[in-house]
Amino acid sequence: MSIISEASSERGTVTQLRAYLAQAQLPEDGRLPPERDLSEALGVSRTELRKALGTLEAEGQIWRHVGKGTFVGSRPIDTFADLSALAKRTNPAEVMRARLIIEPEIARAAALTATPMQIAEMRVCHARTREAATWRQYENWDNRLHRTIAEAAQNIPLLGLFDTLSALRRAVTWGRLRSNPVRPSPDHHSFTEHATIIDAIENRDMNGAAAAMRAHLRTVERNLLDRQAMAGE
Amino acid sequence: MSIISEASSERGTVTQLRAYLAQAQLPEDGRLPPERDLSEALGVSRTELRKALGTLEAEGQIWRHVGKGTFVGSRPIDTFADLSALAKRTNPAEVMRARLIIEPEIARAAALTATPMQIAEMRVCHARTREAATWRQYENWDNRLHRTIAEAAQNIPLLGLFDTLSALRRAVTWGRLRSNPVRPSPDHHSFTEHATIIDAIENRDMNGAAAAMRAHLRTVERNLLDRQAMAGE
DNA sequence: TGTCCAACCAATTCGAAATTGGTTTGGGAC
DNA sequence: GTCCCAAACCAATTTCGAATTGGTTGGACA
Repeated sequence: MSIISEASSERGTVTQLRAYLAQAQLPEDGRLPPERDLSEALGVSRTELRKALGTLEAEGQIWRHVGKGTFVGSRPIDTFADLSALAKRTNPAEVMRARLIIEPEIARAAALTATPMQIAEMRVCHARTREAATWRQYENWDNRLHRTIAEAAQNIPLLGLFDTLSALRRAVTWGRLRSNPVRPSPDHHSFTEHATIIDAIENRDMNGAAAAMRAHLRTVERNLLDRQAMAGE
Repeated sequence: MSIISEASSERGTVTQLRAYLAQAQLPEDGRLPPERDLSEALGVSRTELRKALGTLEAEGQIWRHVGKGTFVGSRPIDTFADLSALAKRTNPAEVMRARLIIEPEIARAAALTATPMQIAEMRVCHARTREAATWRQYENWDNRLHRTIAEAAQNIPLLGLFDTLSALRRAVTWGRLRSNPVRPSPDHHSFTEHATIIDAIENRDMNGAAAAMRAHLRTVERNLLDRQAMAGE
């Protein structure tokens, strides 16, 4: 082999590439030039460059993706921030569990920060659920109540997470199996439970608000599971 | 006025439009034809059609948006499920507060459900943060550790919320003001705090895990605020 | 056998053009 | 003047084709 081919052997290209990475001023996102340009800049063939890049990728120094480019650092994990991707991989029970983890803490925060106006709005929503003539109306005001509580936490990111969870709840093909009665019965469990939550928030009782929300969601969860069990018969 | 101009008065156009809506077969998303087409189809001027549309919009029958079109139904509430919309309206401090509310509960759940493999992965991430040669690498492994904990909660929706929050954290342009040292100091507060969290999870100590995570995020928060204060001088 | 080069493939991004609701302007009709 | 219409213009949004990019294949060549 000639000296030139020696210098352009794979090991040589890898070290050359490392030197380049150490010296080069990469953009903020750590993207490096396309293979076609880089191979020319380093004076090696694309084939050889790709072998070297493969080595560095195996080492975890860089990561690549078709159409995107080659980047330094480790490959970003595929995030579940996308709603539709999320909905495909979960189910109502899991969503319910997530609500049980998140919403009590939201209620706790709301107890500290809710404004009198927001508390009044909660009362209005609560009253509307009592007056609801159909389940659809009931659910509408129920959602609104829960969202008002989330708003009362006075934290935009938290409200965003709540909305994401709500959207997910709707997206999950959740067998619209609503029991027969055309309207919520007057002694529906939610009525007193909602009242307890709002009372706790009004009294600035953080632990009470969290506990009341947890208790409420537990009965909602139980109803959900019961309905599923019935549907399974 | 002639009969024709009578028929094309605003009230007449509104009824004509209602009739159209009742009869027309709209696509799934409830979008109706562009104003230019619709005015021609109904045989009225665009000016008049727009007045009628304005009336229906005021009634809440339809909603419109530039570039999108006109749709039947009520305007979708501005849900904060969209990341970019979220990022514009918040700030690092709020995101930090949201983390303080969410992540301790995630750690609590993880203490119950984490698999030995996941705990091992946490240890690996923790070790990597110690070895990190640059802040970039450190943050990479730090993020990975926190996400592994979120994965350990075994709840897809919850993991989705965590990812949303992470994305938000990156999106919020927070003045990349990283203190001078080129690499994390060996006695960086996070090291012992991370270890405490992982230990609690391994011991299935739910309260301990939540408390440790809360303590950790509090110091992160304090550092963040200090850095901002310094930058403000 | 291995390397290089060129062409091709598919995922992704980019950008110009088209679309669309909202607004302004000028010309008539009354 | 007052009102309406048509046309043009504006800005937000969507659309779609072209360009880019990592990955792959096939032929030339040594």
